[in-house]
Amino acid sequence: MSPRQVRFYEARGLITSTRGANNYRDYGETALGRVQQIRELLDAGLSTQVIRAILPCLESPRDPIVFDGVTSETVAVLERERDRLTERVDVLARNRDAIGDYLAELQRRAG
Amino acid sequence: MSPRQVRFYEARGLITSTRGANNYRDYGETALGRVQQIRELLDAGLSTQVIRAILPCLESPRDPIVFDGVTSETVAVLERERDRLTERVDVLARNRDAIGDYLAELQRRAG
DNA sequence: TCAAACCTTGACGCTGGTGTCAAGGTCAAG
DNA sequence: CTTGACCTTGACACCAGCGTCAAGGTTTGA
Repeated sequence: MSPRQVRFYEARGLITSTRGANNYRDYGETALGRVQQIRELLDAGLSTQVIRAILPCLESPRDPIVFDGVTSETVAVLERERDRLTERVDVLARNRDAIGDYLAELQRRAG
Repeated sequence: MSPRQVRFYEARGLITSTRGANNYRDYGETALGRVQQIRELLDAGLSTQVIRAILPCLESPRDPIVFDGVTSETVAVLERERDRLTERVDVLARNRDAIGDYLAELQRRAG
């Protein structure tokens, strides 16, 4: 985890930090897991915009759930992203299965 | 489907074309579906490199299966990509479910 | 025949996510 | 106090996937 990445995520609003008198960044205890989760989602092909949108859903203890500023538009965005994720999952699973079938066919013929 | 995209895919070796005396490109009948499949995979977050690697598995009639030039390394690459796809599917499905849970919780509290 | 509408290649630019390097501030160890 | 190892911001460069625009060739239609 290069500092470059972390500062980039911070600039995109995915993580936050406090500053001491140093002007040094101080990342909270939860930041490490956050960054790992962000990396996972980026590797899975999501953009920082989408990750930013869905991050509130991914808090470890969802109690207390963020309730303020949840407009009907927020809900609509989340539903849209959830559906997009479902589409992605379907496409990827389907193509993964195609690879599996192909490999099985190869193995059958190589008998 | 802008010509720019299609030529880009061609440059990446995802599709092929023949040339007439014109020097105009001539895409076969199967090219349209190919491009749509490529778009689907790109939208799902795969790179052209990966798509190129797994394309042979995605031919509509997998009979006759491409058998020449299938080395053990080819098989290894495909198995690796299949596993990577499985990881992606898991990550995306898990996070999609988290969004679903969040939305359900919101709805429960909004009663 | 001549203009409009296609095609060709090539160059340039943009956005996203990162690496790297420069010029400075800060801190801990010797 | 000085040196080296950290931090800061900012600039520059890179690759991927794509839009766009320029300069030229080809085809079509009036």
